[in-house]
Amino acid sequence: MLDQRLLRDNPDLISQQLARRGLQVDLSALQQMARQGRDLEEQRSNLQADGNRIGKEVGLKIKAGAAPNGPEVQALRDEGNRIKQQVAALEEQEKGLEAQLREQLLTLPNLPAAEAPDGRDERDNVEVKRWGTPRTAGLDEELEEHWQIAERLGLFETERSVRIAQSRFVTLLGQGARLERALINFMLDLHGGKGYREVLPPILVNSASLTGSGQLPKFAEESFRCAEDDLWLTPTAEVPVTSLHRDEVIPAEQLPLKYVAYTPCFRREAGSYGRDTRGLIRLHQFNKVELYWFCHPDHSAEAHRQITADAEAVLEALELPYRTIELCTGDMGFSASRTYDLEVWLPGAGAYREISSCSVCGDFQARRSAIRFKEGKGTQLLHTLNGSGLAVGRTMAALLETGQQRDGSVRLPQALAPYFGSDRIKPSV
RNA sequence: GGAGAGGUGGCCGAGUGGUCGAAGGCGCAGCACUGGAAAUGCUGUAUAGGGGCAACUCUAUCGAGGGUUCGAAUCCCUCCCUCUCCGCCA
Repeated sequence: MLDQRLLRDNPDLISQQLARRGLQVDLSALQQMARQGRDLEEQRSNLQADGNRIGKEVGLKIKAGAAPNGPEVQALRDEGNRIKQQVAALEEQEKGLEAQLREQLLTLPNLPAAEAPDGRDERDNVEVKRWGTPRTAGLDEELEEHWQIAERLGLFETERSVRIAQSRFVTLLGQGARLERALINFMLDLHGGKGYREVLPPILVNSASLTGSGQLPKFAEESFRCAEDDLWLTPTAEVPVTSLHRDEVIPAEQLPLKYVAYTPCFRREAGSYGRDTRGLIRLHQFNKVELYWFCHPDHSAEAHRQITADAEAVLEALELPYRTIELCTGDMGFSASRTYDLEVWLPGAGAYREISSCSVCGDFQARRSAIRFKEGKGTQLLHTLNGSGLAVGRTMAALLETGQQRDGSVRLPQALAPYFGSDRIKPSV
């Protein structure tokens, strides 16, 4: 959420920055509301001060011997009642206005960082790094896509998953299930060794949590909801981890707080009919290991580089070629002020595919979630960052396509062998 | 799910209608004392919003929301949460 003071004092700055995201908004009405809200608050609190004074006077008079029902006290009572009515009326206006303003503000995305490259859509994203040598098909070979490999090796069931749930769900089996588990453990251990505290949060989250991290109110159609309970299936661990510290004040010396969370993630994928219908790329339920930082505003830029590097380290440890791109202002997510995407090379598909998104959100989520830190006297909002480290299903896809062998087996990176129990997936006999 | 108890500041804990944002203690910070420390003493020590260059000041907040009252931490209602016992359950 954006700062109300900024809205009151400098709405043009907000409009300018939102324009960089391709958003044309006229904030004059909102500014008006914010100012009116402040005026109402001033009137109301002055009246309340009057009321408080009268209340005290009554007490003093009675203590001094005035008759509790005498005319002197009665006059004060009448005055008190009159003020009470006025306050109630003002309060109602104020609340209505505030709710309306907040509702509007919650729909506005974060302002892009000054450093974020301007652009309209993904075509304007900027590649900042390439790592590894992408595998391409030799003259006499054909590279399979991961779902072909997985099907051949019996790693998952898609048809039967429809029976269990519906399309876009997958059931991992045998070595497939084992590989998924190995990857989760591998990633958790890798990050845990770098100072990330492991957290296994609830994956049903309430709407306050979704609002706090930015998924609500705008993206309600992207999440699954348990209608009877004000609970939703979390679309990313970013949601519960943000709310881990919602409404808290954290001592500055404890920052940064770094968490690594494994959770299943659930997304409706509305509007993506027909895309990535096969395999592990786009599912309603997938596993993800998420990195999350709560940090001091002065250090968030450096933290962003670090969290990205920590995500990249997973791909490097798994010997998966990738590139890092910086998203342009038009392609960034709602809560982000700056984002690096990691795209892994999928040899079978012959393309780079997003496997991690590392964003710094500035104080955007912190303001929505009221997460502050205390340094010296006052408190201020801290900064939050999140990054996938990594999407597990897509990692498996990349490993299958990258490690595929002519004999039909899949060779796995050495780093994974202790977790998987072998450095190779062989066709089951 | 049933029965009971309870939710007060960073923590413990007092406060059952009046000047209470809230005694006392602990903790923490500063100062004094000390060669240094401990002990001791003094002072300070919540959050949010508004106004003010500032000192400062106004309002709100004692789980949340509503009500009674001139006035509510204190009385009433609803909800949430925690604890104990019973039931159920992985």
